[in-house]
Amino acid sequence: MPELPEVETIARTLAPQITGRRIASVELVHPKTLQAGKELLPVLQGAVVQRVFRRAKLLMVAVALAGEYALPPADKRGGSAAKGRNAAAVPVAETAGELVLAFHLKMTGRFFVYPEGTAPQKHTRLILDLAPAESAQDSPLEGRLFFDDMRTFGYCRVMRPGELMDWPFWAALGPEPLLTPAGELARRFAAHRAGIKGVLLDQRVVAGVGNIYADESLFRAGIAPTAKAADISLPRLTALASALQDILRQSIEECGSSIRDYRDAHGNAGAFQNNFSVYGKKDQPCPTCGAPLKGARVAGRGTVFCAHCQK
DNA sequence: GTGGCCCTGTGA
DNA sequence: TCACAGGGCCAC
Repeated sequence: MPELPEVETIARTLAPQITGRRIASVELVHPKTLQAGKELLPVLQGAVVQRVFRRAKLLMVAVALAGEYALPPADKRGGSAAKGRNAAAVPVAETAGELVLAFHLKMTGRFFVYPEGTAPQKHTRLILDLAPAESAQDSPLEGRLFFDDMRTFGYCRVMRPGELMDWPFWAALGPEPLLTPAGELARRFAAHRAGIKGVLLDQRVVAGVGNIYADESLFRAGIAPTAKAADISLPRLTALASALQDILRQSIEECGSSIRDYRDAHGNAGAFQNNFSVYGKKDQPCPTCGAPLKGARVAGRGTVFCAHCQK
């Protein structure tokens, strides 16, 4: 559920709470949550959070390792084959003393900083204990960053920068929609024969779009979700890309959309759900023509659209 | 291309 | 009790 605007909001609200702080210890409550990098957990202790940022729907935390720790040797294929692929969008330095944590929140992932000593809750999957960066190793803890995830679809990967570049999902990610001209996005859409909704959801075509913003941008552009991307004119695809950008920007301004579970790292809900035209509004009147909105399954996702306004 | 899978909580 | 929510991956 957290898509680009929601993860962006989480990154912005989490960054001031953890940047510059030291990771005193790591508690992996739910082993399956750690998808990669188990062997790196010991060296994570003592690392200092350098940056918190978003790429696609991933929440990224870059940390600098404490001086007295040496990185375990990387396996031999941990090279840099895919290096440079996303270099422009990836502010991750290739330094030996840095690690990156990549979190995918999927539908129900959340972050929250709790007071020192707070016990894991029912859905807590991973805990980072935080302390001031300057303090000695045994200084009192300041707080605990919880990664909670009811459905356990979310995950965390701990990686060296080179390993990040070699992670196939990362290496294949398409451009950030808000950093890419609409015309270029349109040309990328046009290169696919599949239905346009599936193309929008394909993270290799454009990164960060999920079900909500796919449906909303298709409605605003007047394009049917099942229309074959390659059959849609370039001006209409450009209008779709612009609509997507406008909606993403507006949603970020309103701190994302809160359906059920989503909260930012302060526990606050977003407000963009109040601006939905179609998502979650099956059978309700189309805001443009008043006809009942249709529900269908498109690209394996629940889809709502107006059969009259979207062609 | 589609459908199953992973998972749990909610609503009908 | 069961359909449904769904991102990414995998088999078909």
